[in-house]
Amino acid sequence: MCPVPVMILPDGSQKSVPSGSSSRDIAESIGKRLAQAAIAARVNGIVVDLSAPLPDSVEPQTLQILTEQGDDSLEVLRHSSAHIMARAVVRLFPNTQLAFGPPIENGFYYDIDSPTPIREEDFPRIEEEMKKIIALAEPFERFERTVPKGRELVQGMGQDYKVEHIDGELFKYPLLSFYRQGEFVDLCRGPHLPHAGRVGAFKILSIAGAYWKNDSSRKQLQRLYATAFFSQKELDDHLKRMEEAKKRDHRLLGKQLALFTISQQVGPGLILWMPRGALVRSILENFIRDELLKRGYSPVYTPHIGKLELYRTSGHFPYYRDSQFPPLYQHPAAQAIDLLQHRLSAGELSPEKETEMEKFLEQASLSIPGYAAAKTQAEKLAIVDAFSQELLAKFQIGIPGFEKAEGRDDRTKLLLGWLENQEGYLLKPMNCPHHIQIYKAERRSYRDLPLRLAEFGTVYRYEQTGELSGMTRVRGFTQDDAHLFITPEQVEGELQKNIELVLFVLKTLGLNDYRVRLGLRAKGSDKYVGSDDDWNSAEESLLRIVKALDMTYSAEEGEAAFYGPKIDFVVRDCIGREWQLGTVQLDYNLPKRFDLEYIGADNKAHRPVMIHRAPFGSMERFMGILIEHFAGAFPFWLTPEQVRILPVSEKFNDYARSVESRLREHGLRVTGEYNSEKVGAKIRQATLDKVPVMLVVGDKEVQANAAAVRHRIKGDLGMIGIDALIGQLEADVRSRTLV
RNA sequence: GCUGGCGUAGCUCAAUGGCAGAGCACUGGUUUUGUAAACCAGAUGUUGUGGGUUCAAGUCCCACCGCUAGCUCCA
Repeated sequence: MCPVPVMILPDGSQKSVPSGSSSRDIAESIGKRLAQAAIAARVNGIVVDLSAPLPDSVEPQTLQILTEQGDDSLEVLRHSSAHIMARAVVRLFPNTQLAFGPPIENGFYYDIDSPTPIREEDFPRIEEEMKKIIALAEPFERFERTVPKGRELVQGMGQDYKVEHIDGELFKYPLLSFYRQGEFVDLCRGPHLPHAGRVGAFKILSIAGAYWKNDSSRKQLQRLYATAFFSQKELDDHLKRMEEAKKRDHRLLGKQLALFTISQQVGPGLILWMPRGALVRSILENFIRDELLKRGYSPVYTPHIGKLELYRTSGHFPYYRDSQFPPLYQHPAAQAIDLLQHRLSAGELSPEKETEMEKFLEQASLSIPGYAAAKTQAEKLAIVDAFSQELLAKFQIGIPGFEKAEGRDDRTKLLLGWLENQEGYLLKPMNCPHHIQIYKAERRSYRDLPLRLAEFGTVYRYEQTGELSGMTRVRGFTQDDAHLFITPEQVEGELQKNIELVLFVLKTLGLNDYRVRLGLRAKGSDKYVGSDDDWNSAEESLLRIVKALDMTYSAEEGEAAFYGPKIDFVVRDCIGREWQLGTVQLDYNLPKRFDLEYIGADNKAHRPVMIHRAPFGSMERFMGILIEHFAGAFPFWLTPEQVRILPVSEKFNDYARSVESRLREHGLRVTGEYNSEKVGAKIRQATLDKVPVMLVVGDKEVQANAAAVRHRIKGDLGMIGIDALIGQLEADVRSRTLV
């Protein structure tokens, strides 16, 4: 007997169909309406084309017909829409090369390399072309080819990126699949819609650059972003939601509510906290400071700069030097010599690194005569070598032994020796080296550990211009930082306590929409320091903890810091971008680099382990996310202005002022509105300023020594005596209520 | 850093290559007000910066600065 597909449907019923039948056949046998509504099918858990033949098997298999409801269908729709968009682009822009065109969270994109670049003005005519394609409702037809035949096909179509993709990746598979839609054929895994007519509504949203294979040394393509839905209404709703979300943008609200500003004069990526924003920050800082004291932390203070030598030891300089502000040297020639020495010590460079170096020299406004024109690496090194000697002579810098040095390598070492003796400082990119010096200031015993040093430490990093974004990506920021110096046995316990602290912070602020990322090392990569044993036990510890705390997490390889695995708490901003807030990291690297030790119970020296952690991450980024989370309307305990008093007329100003000072005496943040506007206007202004509690006072209130309370959201709450009101408000602050 | 878009009053935005404007905010006055906008008047500009084309530039061209979406990066 021939095996025939036996399918179990979601309702538990079974269907046997002739070999070679498709999901569509089953849908049709169930009902005409289902067959019409069908988008794709899920066979044995995998989404496939409706027309795909069902696998032969005597064993029962599962089948679900997918209709317009559900994310899987939406993904199929968007994938097909990407094909339709590419087809339209190829029609309008001849000789266009196609790269990848996948569905993404809220839509899809297609990476395109067109001889005539696509511009925003072109969107309408691309959309028109797409509409024509959709109106024809041609089917998506799947066919398969062997690798050589498939390669021949895409090569014949002049699709070089597809050829490269086959050669680099797809050759591992026995067959390549293609989809044909009218004249358009694309290499593609599928699955797809039955036909283009199923696309109900779509919109091209934006265009941006994106590197081929996500590699910044490869060609930059144009990425065309769009979205699609089964109905116009869903698309309209989606676009409206996007518009609404943009109103929460912290850059907008920060300006409107006078929380922070960025001045071109001060510099990009440098946040100026205005009084209202600074007030919120100070409340957050007090909140976390109190928690840290309860949890056995020791506050410390350290300076904003440190000697270069410190950061040479920690490895941050010169490793991260192009994402740091330039070093500050006393000697006028030292910065140039520093760059030359840096180049010399790098030796032979790969072409990418060489390009990077040229850009770096350019950025530093140091043009070395002949460098750019030199052809070979050896020539370049010789030019730098000669130039550094010339520079030393011109500045009359005498380095003992330099004249007699045998060759370039010796001179490079002597230059470094000279630099190391120069007075040079770095704006600190991290707080840990400073905290480590505090650890080292005393002889440590195992009895002292864990030593938990905490500081709101401001650090400076020279982020790329294209990365800067409001408060979320900046060049100067303050971490609610702490470094824990612990014994290896204490690792797990301290990690757990720190994760609990982060969870407590997030919960207190009502930030429930985050994901937990467990950053592990990438297998087989050499960019990590420390022994395999350390890594294994560290990764296992972190895994045990997230499981013990019953957290939903995603373990991601390659997301570890170079010195240890970490747990990050990641949230989204109003336009869907992810940002890392809190982080807990294990570090075996710095204790070694700085040769840290403690005396154990055995009276022998042991190496401590460090935990680097910041529950907020950076005050700037946290504030930005918090503004968006609350849409600028901070909860009562956190808001910069808790209460505004609104006298009905100027006749009641004196009483209003007396209420104001009584509330202020109780530590409430209160102001009064004493202009001659009508009370309606005062209420409107206070509401727009997102003041949670308004107190309207007039004749009745004066008589009763009371105030009429109006809540920003709940509206008029009626009259209440001043004493009772103060009691209630104080209770709200104590409980950190979120409403 | 790369690709695209943008830059006009404190804010939001107008202005065919032809006199730089409106609303809000601000200042002064009138009004003395009861739960989301009282009225009148006034002041407000190196149109991001620098150069160029033109009889004439906010507008066109070039460079730079900054903002912005995405990509790359993120100790």
